[in-house]
Amino acid sequence: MGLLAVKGTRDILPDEVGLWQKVERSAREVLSLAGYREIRPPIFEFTDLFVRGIGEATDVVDKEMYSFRTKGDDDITLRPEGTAGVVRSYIQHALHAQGDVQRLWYCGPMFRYERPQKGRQRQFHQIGLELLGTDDPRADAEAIAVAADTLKAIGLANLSVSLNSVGSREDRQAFRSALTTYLEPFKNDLDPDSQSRLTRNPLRILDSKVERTQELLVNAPQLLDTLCSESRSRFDRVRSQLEALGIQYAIDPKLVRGLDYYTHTAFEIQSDDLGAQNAVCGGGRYDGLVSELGGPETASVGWAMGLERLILLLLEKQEAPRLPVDVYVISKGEAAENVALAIAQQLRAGNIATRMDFSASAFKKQFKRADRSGATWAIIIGDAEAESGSVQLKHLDSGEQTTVNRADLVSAIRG
RNA sequence: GCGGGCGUAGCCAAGGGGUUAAGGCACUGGGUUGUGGUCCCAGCAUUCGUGGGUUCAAGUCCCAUCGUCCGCCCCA
Repeated sequence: MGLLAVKGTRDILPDEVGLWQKVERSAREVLSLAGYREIRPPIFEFTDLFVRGIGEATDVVDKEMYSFRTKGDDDITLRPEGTAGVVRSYIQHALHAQGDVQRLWYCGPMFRYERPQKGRQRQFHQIGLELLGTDDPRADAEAIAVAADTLKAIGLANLSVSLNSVGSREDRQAFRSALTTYLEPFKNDLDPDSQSRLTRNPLRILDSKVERTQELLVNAPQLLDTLCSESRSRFDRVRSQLEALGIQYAIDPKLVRGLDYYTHTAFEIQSDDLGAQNAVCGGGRYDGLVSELGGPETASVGWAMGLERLILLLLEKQEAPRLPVDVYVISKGEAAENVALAIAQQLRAGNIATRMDFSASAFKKQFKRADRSGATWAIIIGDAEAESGSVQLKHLDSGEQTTVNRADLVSAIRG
């Protein structure tokens, strides 16, 4: 095999594209019902945006970005996530001047140089939501509720919401040193990854999957316990809002996001049916990001969901829809073949989906293809019809067949 | 970046050293007149991801390489 799609990318073929459209349509409906408007930032940005936004010590920036230098000597990166670009756009166009709060959503491909596996590709697609300009705990709850509504509209159930608070920057600083102090004596018992994180990014040790490391963490200080009273009550208010909305969630004190910009609320929505990549949606609050990137202080919350993972779940449920073709045009003989396309166009102009058979093979063969096409009607044009100006209209389910004048075709099919 | 599994037609596959590479789906043609969904017949891999090696003999064994899948890491 010579030419193949690049590793970690794949084609979404016509048989599958209906599912994608359904997912996108459902999401768009839910989001606009909640007052969110679509924004379409570019697919690549200056590398610096992601380095400053996501954080230098994160894996995404450290080893997963598609970065390159252009002919004009600009350092460019294919976006590995959506929030940084939306925030850059928000600042550049002073969207904060258009009202106190901006409700935005986006959809499109993201790029990360990772080893592909189930639910993980190098080019993947996300739908994301950003609610900028408020630190009201109800905003956090709204974001989570809209995520849940979106997943529900798509037709997914059996998902679980995990919730945590990573506190303010100060809280995290305090927790970070408490955790480091606690773990320091056990340093040699930690797995190698966790050892190197001890100085670089100790919070990440919490969600290590190494058993021994998890044992050591049993008596470690808890992030939630070190929150200042203000962060604590903020978290409680988010929780009571969710409870008022009847949204089930589980507190996961070890849930830490891999992107540095998160503060306070962090959440994830998971499925048990996805193997190792079980998060279908993840997000949280990022109060410091806008100012970090040069904009005004802007408290914000947002999330993103991975479309490939949603599609995987829908495929398991075998919900692939198929678009019906209403009419299949069969013709044989030179004169008949010459009028067939004109009749197809006439039907399309009358808003009737129409396909035609170009094969000029035996009627029997053309009927077979008509049957397999899933069409409900067949139109048959032979020498006799070409001469008379009428056609045969056959209902493929009932087998009933009538002679119809060309001029009356559209109304005959409409019934 | 690390670990493991797997590559036989468009798809699902059998074959595990002995020479015409099963079978099924799909596709194409036919079963004499212009009618489908069933049925019957025929066709459809000079070759087993690729390159080397071992052997009288390799789809079958060995090495390399590429691809793919799953896991680690990380994330959606």
